[in-house]
Amino acid sequence: MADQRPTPTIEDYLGVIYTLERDGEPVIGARLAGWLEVSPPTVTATVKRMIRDGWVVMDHSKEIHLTPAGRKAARSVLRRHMLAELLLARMLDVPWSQVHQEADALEHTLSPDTVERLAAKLEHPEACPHGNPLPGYEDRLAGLLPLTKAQPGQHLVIRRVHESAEEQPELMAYLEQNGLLPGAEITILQIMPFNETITLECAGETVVLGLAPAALVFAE
Amino acid sequence: MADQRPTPTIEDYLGVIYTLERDGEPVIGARLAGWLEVSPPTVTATVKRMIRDGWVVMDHSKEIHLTPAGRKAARSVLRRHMLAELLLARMLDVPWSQVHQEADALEHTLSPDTVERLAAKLEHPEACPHGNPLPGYEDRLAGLLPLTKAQPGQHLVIRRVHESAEEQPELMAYLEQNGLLPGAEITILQIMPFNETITLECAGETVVLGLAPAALVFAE
DNA sequence: TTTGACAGTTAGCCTAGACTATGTTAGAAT
DNA sequence: ATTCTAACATAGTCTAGGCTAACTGTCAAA
Repeated sequence: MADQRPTPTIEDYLGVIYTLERDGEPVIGARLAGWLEVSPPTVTATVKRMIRDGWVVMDHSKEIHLTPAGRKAARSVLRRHMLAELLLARMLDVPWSQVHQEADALEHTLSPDTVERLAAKLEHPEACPHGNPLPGYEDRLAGLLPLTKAQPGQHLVIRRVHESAEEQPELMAYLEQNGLLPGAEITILQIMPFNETITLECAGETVVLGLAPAALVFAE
Repeated sequence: MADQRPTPTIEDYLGVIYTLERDGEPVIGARLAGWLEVSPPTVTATVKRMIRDGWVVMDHSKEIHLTPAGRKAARSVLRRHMLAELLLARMLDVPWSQVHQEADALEHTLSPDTVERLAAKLEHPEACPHGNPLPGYEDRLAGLLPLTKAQPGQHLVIRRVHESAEEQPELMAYLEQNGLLPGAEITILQIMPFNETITLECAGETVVLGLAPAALVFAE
């Protein structure tokens, strides 16, 4: 079955598995249940089908790993997702903070032919509107550090907002409203670990970020 | 349930029902089975769900009719389909003959917000790339006649290729190759009812069309 | 009037993808 | 050593959307 296109559900699972793996996080059923917002038994059943169809394997300690076919399919769906985001953002002016949700549906309905036309129209981009690299351009992540690792006084340029922030519409709207988008120039004003906040300056405005969200914003 | 968005399958059924009804053809299960390429029992079961959910009603003679909610949903999906076609054709340069197939998947995944942005970007079009009117612009069909009703010697402009031709990729490719697209100027050369063909001239080339396909091409 | 074609339904079966409720199991903390 | 927790599995149920095989009903033509 791994020679066919996976169903939309399986594509969703593959996408999450791929990004968890990329970030070095353990890929276990419980994480998938959390990210995909389904119950654990549903994950058990679906992963069973994925193993049957050759997308993933499960090791002795119940960790899930992509097969070559699974990795290929995952990269394909991630690429489609990001190209759909760029289509929405650049061609249809969908607000930066909403682009991710919209693309979640679109990613499953783009044909290979259309995807290539889209990539060409967009002049073969290397990153999505949030700065996350398209599959194959992961080296763009080198040299970026999360704001939680920054020092007060540092002058930085925002390059990336992590996928897991994209899932939080309110956070995304807050970032957009305060201009904290890729390309924005910022200055770190104050880091208060005891208070779990980071204060920074962006386009003349002072913005306060909690530590957890700040860990999802990368700059150089 | 008719206050919710229908499933993709139900949207497909609604779209077919709407166009059959628009063309004055009897809307019965057997037709749906044919157009949707599913078995008759599947149609029976699906239409039952559609009745349950308030999209359609069935009269004494087993004819299917849209409810107000069903008509609204059908117009919505048809509009999304045509706007998706225009997106593909105008923004991504997908070939005219392939645009319909691609849009079949896309139509289900466009959010209301994105649809409106798209319509605005396209400057509120009134017809799809094949000349079929968006819901609300059906009056554009007045004054058009199928090539089968034309007279030899007539000079005409093609305005519309019917939806049912769009389902036949080979026919579409043939039309595209011979320049028989909306806007094309043609001259009817010969009509041979006994041979079931129409011969016409388009851009200096002579083209022969069968009667059945010719009935799907409208001109004025 | 009977036959044949078309339409429709029923019965029975399947898969994907979801759920709840109820175990089980392994490791960490007490 | 026991207990608590996180993770996972099993059993049972549901819906949507498909299928085939077989039966029924209607109508028109022979």
